[in-house]
Amino acid sequence: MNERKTLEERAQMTDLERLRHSCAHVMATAILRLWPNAQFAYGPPVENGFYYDFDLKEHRITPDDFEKIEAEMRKIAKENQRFERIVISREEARAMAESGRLGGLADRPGNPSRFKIDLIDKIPEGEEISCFKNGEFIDLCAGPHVGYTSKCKNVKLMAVSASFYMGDESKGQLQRVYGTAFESKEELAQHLVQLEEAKKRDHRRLGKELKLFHIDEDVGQGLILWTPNGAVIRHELQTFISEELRKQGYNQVFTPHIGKLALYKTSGHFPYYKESQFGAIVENEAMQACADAGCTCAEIMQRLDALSGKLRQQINDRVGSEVIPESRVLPDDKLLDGFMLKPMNCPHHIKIFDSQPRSYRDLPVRLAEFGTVYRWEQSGELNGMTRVRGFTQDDAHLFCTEDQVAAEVLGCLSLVKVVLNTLGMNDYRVRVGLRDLDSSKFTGDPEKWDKAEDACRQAAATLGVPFTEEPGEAAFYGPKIDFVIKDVIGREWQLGTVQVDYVLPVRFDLSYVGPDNRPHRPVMIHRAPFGSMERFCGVLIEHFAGHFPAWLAPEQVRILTVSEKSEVFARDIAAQLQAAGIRYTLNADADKIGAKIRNAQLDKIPYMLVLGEKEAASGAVAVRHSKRGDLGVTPAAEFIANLVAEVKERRL
RNA sequence: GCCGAAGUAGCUCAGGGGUAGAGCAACGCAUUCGUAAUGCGUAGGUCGUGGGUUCGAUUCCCACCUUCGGCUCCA
Repeated sequence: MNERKTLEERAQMTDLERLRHSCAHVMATAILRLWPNAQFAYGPPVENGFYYDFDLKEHRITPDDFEKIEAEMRKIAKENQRFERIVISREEARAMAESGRLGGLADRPGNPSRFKIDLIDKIPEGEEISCFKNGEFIDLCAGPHVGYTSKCKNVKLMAVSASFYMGDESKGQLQRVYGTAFESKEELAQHLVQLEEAKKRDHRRLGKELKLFHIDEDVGQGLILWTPNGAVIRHELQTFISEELRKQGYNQVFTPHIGKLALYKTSGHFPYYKESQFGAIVENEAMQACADAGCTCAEIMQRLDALSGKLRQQINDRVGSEVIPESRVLPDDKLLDGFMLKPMNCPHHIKIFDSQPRSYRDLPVRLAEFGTVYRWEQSGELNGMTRVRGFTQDDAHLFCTEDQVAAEVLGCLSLVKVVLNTLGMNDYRVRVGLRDLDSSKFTGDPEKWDKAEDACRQAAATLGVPFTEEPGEAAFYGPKIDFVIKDVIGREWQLGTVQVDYVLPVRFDLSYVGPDNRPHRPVMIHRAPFGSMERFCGVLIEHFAGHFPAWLAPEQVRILTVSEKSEVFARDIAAQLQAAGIRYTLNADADKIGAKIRNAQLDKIPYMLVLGEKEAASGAVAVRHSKRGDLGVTPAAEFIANLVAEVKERRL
């Protein structure tokens, strides 16, 4: 990520990026005034601000230092230094860097600007080398910058963290200070308010407050426990998605959470993705036999990784090349088979497809499952519901003829569109991952690729949402379409993907009988349009900020009695809601009505029924909506009928 | 996995070498109230876990676990 941007890319910097880039220089100037030995490395603008990486041994920056640094930055802004572009020769640049002058305030003998030296060496021969000077600070920099430092006054430092030079751990660890900056004070203030908003919407916080899910250390990190409230939401979503799947001719299946290692050797997932899978599960007897034979741990691992000569031969024959080297083969009596927690559902679904002969008349076969998979994500990556180690994909695998690919991809996309529309998530984009023509990473017949890529491209175009084509982003076995959702705060989340696959049908030797009465190879489409229920719910929680529409809300109605005098009536209304299948609770506590309303509001219950003596007398309910406020008095039957319709239609 | 920060009551947080404190929540009593907080009272903690230093550790030191922010990664 720390690659030098090309000059062209730099020229495309927006005004805001240019400002933030200049702010990075101002921050470096300020930090150098405070700690003259700092060695600056790389300081670009980023999505929400900027950062600068630097090495500083004698002091570890903490948020307590921000005030001091910001004060110095404000001073520099006041000094209104001009940003001056200076073109120098490679030799001059090196000399300046050697003396510690680049990325420094003055010559620093014995303190050469080592990162800058490296950066100079990385600049291609013949390319112009430029510096930018503001006041006493000179930095190696291609620019561009704003004219004067006075522009850089609406700045705030946000965070400090560790980073590596060029992302390379071996180069030693640097300190990184993040900041943000805007043209105006108002925009900065607004950004900070937005960040506060984002914090309030954080699904981890709301998940706790609204009791939607729980992660327990004793169960394991990255493993979601869906508590009753969250389970209601997930169940409603799954019901909804299932209904849409039925409309589109999918068949639902169920498969177990584990499968034999050999299955994943056939698919090619094991041991290729071993790093991100849970370890093998081996039967006690087999383990004991290994122990009796005096196997070391390494030998056991080797026996697990290996496969039989027969399987190797089969797969190599099917693929038509030496995808599995001789070195992975062990004699059958040395092989150790075990089970794996499934990291994906496709092999199981493939086996269902392959469990009976298929005719072209049967195609496409669409097998859907809310399939739970397990992946060994790195511990530092885990995050609430959005990055976990066990999750349930809204998965399906479509087996079709080559001619059907385009229509099937289109079908997948229209499903996504229906669901996202229903949830009011209209701000999303589509990324079409194509192969990189220059790369050997992508296997298979170029003609098929062209056809599939074309199908994806055309399908994406019909969605009526922005899409980008990204060469090199395809899976190695086929092109794919990814959905990137933007939430209300503007953050992007990658959810599902649709992938066309020509490889697995080969590895599993899948076939169907064509009209010519001969076997043909089907094409597979993998699709998990929402990625996982976990991530999708996490995004959904933030999308709605916890204010779920009635059809999804764990508690749809809360009945609030004004006093004991209306309790009998309240119980009657409760019975009616129960009969109508509404999820409700009754709050007949001794609290005052204001307190009950406040609590229901905090619990983000969509509908509150305020029931006092007046309502009891007329058989009506006073309705309050958590977002729309007091809706006035309605006959109870009418309220219930409306709510039932609202839920049934999944209104927002 | 790497770097940094943090972990004290259900939640949000204060404190600090002499075995803990607030607000909210919970529970009890009183109050029966009309659209975002009624009052009083009670209970609740091996101060993340395990070691070490010490007469004594929640506080200091070490290791580990978990969380957060980044980095790297994401079939």
